Amino acid sequence: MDQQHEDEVDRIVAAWQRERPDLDVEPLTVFSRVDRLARHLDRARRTAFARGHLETWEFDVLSALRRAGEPYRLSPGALVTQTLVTSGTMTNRIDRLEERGLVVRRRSPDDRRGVLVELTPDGLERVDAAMTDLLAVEARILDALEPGGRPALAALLRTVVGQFDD
Amino acid sequence: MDQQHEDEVDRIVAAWQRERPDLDVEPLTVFSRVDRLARHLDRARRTAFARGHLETWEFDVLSALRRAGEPYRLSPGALVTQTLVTSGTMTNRIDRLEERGLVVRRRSPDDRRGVLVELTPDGLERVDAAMTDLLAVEARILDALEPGGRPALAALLRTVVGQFDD
DNA sequence: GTCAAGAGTCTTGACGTCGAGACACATCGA
DNA sequence: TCGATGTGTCTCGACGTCAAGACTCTTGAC
Repeated sequence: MDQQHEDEVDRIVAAWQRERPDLDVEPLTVFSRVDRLARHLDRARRTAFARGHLETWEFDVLSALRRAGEPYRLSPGALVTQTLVTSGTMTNRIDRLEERGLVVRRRSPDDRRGVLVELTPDGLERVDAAMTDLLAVEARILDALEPGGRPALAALLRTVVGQFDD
Repeated sequence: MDQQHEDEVDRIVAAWQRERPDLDVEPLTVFSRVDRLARHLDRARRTAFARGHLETWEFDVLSALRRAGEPYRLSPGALVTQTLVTSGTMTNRIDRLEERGLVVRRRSPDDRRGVLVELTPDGLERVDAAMTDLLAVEARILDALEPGGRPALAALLRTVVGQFDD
């Protein structure tokens, strides 16, 4: 592992090491970076989506519908579990997406309590364009890795994330 | 890289692959996991801190003060840059931390516009306990990695995060 | 059939964050 | 000394999320 340049996390970890020499602070070298990376990604996404006039939360919902495949329909409950927000939040999101004409609510044919949320043609077009832009941005970020770095990183992350699947 | 078990991200990526065969969706294998990991970490932290009756945002601020070293004093502006929130948010946070007796505001001696936020003994005790708990939780999560996995993961993340330091 | 328990969706109020701008003071050049 | 510009902190209104609970309909046992 080359030493390139001291980054912000290195400084934070060094500070903790100095202040709490009784602790093993190595986990911070991983998790602080995960945190910061997630934050930066948020920003990158926001700017990527802004070109197509989409908000991050809109993409969250639309992309779940998009990757479900034709006819691009899911229940609010399914959207809740896929996007990891609460039901109240999802109701609010669907309301706003419906106002903007990106989805429509349909009554479920076989459960009268149920509702199905469906992508409109405009919603489909927007989410496809956003995904194209997003992948372009993300690919450029990963270009900093050496060959083999991408799958290695994915595999390591997968192992760690797997710890939470209980 | 062993194939262990298909995880949620694998399913998401496979779905995109099927729906958009024109795109290279490999970046998702990294960034989707970063996202999910960050979310899970949030939860893990919240429960770890709950034992010491601290909120995540409180720890954010208190830990910046703690690792600054004695006398555990920073300006609101410094706290803003370290915690990556806006100034309005920081004012609000300091207000609440002051009410709870975990920090105090002092006038800066050499800049009459300025303020210095200082950890109280109670704040110091709480943040130290929280850090101890947090590292225990994080270390256990990383135990899933093989030897050498931790530094490898940290190095890869560092390269990627470095892309944003502009 | 009927009733209890469960499932799916939506409503409500509280809360934390953001972004823009206000205000006080500092700094620097003329 | 004076004004212009920069810096540090705080105020305010809008917004999105959450948690808890209300409501409607379904399911299964009796």
